[in-house]
Amino acid sequence: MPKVSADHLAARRRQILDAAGRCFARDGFHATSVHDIVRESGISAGLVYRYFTGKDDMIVAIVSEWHEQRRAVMEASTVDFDDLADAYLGLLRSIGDPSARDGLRLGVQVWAEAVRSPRIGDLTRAGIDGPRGSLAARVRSAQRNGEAPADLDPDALVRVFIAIYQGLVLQTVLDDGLDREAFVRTVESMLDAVIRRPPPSAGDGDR
Amino acid sequence: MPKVSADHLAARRRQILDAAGRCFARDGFHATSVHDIVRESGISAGLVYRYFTGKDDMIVAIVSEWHEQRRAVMEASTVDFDDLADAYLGLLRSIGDPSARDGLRLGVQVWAEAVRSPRIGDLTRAGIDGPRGSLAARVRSAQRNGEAPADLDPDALVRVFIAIYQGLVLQTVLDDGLDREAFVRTVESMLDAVIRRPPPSAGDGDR
Amino acid sequence: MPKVSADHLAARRRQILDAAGRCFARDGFHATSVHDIVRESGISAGLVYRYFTGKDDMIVAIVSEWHEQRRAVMEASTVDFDDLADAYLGLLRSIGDPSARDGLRLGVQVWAEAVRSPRIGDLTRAGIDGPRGSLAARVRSAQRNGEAPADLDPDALVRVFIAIYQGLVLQTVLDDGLDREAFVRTVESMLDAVIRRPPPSAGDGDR
Amino acid sequence: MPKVSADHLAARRRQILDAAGRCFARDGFHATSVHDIVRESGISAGLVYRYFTGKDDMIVAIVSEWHEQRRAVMEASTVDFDDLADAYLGLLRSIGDPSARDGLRLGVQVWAEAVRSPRIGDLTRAGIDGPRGSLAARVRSAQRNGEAPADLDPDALVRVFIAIYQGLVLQTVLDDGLDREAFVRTVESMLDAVIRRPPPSAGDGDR
DNA sequence: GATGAATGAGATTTCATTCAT
DNA sequence: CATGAATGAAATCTCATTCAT
Repeated sequence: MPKVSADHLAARRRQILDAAGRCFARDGFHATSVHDIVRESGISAGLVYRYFTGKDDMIVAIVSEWHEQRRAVMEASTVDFDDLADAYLGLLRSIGDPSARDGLRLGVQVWAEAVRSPRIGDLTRAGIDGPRGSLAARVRSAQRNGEAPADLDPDALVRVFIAIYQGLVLQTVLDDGLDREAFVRTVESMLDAVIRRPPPSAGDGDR
Repeated sequence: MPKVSADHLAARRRQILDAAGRCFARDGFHATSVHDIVRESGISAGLVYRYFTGKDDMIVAIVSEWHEQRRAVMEASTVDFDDLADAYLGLLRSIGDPSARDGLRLGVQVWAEAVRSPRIGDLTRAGIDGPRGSLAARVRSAQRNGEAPADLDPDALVRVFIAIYQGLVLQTVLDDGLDREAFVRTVESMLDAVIRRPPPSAGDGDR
Repeated sequence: MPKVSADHLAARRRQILDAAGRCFARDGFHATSVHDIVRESGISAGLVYRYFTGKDDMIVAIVSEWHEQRRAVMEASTVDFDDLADAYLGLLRSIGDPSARDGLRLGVQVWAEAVRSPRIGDLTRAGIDGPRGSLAARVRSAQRNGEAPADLDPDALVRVFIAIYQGLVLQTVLDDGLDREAFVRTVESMLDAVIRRPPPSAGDGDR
Repeated sequence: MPKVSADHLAARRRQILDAAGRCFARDGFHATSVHDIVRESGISAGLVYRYFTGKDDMIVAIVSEWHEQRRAVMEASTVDFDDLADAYLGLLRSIGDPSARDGLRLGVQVWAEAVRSPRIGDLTRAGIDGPRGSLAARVRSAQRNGEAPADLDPDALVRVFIAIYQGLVLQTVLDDGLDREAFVRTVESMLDAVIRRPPPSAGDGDR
């Protein structure tokens, strides 16, 4: 009785999503045909529609999963490193990982789709707001502990560093000539200057 | 001899490109049909093909023009303001201009297309490299003049500020809740800390 | 030796045919998918094909059964009532029975399919010819007994009353506003006038 | 400037509708594919969708037109003949016209679709109610003039004769062996008996 | 020059049916 | 026996592009 195992079903779904992810990363959502995904996955056209109600459903699944992965990476980073700045720099460095390539390309497509589709826009806002909120909370906590200057606007600060992350993703994907390490070192010096900066006054140190 | 004045031809072309720009900004390149552009422009389908060889040609024209406009804005900024940092901050602030909305949305679509199409990728790299190079040159010149710390990597620094620009465009377009002024102020404080920062100690005393 | 009782097999077949009948009555033969029947019956797709060679086979079975049921009702009517006209009027009245609804709707679909499919056409002609023939025989017998005017064409007469039956089925199914009782009374008065009509003039009979 | 003439557009639409009518008459609405209509009409697939929003739209157009044609025939009949009964008998006889074949077959498909589709059901009820109402009005007027017995229910009477019409259409289309002339003569004798029946008075004997 | 009717390849999705489990 | 996952052909509809007028 081939009510096949849940594992099998999950594996099939994965097979389709992986193929879709590759196709979408390569060509974007609207220049990829369902047939492209069928070909890439090695699965028949009909079967795809037992796992997804349609192409839009696949896009939603891919986008959700993409944000979930980013969130997981973020979380892992901030657990591994106890210093938030180090965690962030690690995150930037991980962008260079060749295995991340497809994920980056997909991310750019996700942003483009988020701009035009309310549905994907909502998913994307939700996917960014979560990490953004928890980062801001950590900045606020660092401010309370005196580890960060009290005059910084935590929300804006986090947004700026997210922007740097987004821009780096974009430049990585667009431009092979990018010297990522120099980029990260520059960001590091900015972090040092802004967050770990010495108390503003002169001669404070000797007291 | 042309049967119609060059002005007329240019105006027609403009009419089509404006319509295409609006459509592409709204829906991206591949979810916009030529018929959408025909409808938006009020020009007949056949005529569109006398001004462009096809949809790809329109995309190329729109992308080229988009980069040209960015370059022009950049140039204008750095002429208006004699201080580079002020010019940059002005550029960031101009992102909030409601009249820029379509341009921002289009930019996100351009990036997404640049990732998948070699042709658009080349255009985009060229479009970014120009401004990037001239900015880096100006940073180097500032370093020579002692207006900026000599230990900064000019190329990386420019890339970081371009990344911030790109990220702000993205966040502006995705998220209505963004407090752009706080964002820019935070960037300003970073610029102050990194570029306009006081020479590292010694010599402070003279104030 | 069968692994499963004949009863079981028959019950399964019934289960499928009942579901198919409901689906076909609701949506016609070609707007009903096999999957619809699978869903409605609660039986798996694979199993359906062990009872029927395909969708066409189900259609044939449903149509045969439908004609068989009509024939049975006809037969029952003419047994219950010893007067043929009363039997017919009872038949017309039974059309209003709410439990007959699906059967009527199915009938209309059968007629439509009979028109386009030679196979179903043959089945339908056979299904109608039987009752038609036996009704005509009874009319002829009534004529011989002097219970019906001799100048009537028995075949045509029967066809007319079948037509009235068919038209009433159609109108019942199409039009909720139909006053069926008035319809049947009118038919009754026609029957009286045509079949039970008084000998054309007094004293004619004895010549 | 090929904003082609209105005549041309109308002719194209006709070309498609004629092809669709033939296909639908032959195979019903749901066993006819759009491609069948494309092939039958000799028009390209894309063009069909400039004249109709989709297959459903073609079905609606065909059904509307079918009812309109019936109505026109009805009207013509009752103008040509000043006696309503003669007009009706002429209508029945016209069913045998070989050129009417497709129309009859289409009618059966229309009835089947009217049963399952609310949209077509509404169209069909509207298409029948018009002629039905005007026939009933004429019967009532005949009753006032003493040309028809006052004890008949005009609405029910009309419904019965519509049923006869419908049944004859069905039998004509299903059964080549039908002796239509005998059928019509029988209906005629019924009309005579019911409508033109002699006043039930005494004094018949003198004939 | 300008139009928009016309094309047919290709997109998405559904269907009847089979077969491994 | 029974299941429902799997198939791939076919259905409906859209698209970029051409060309007669």
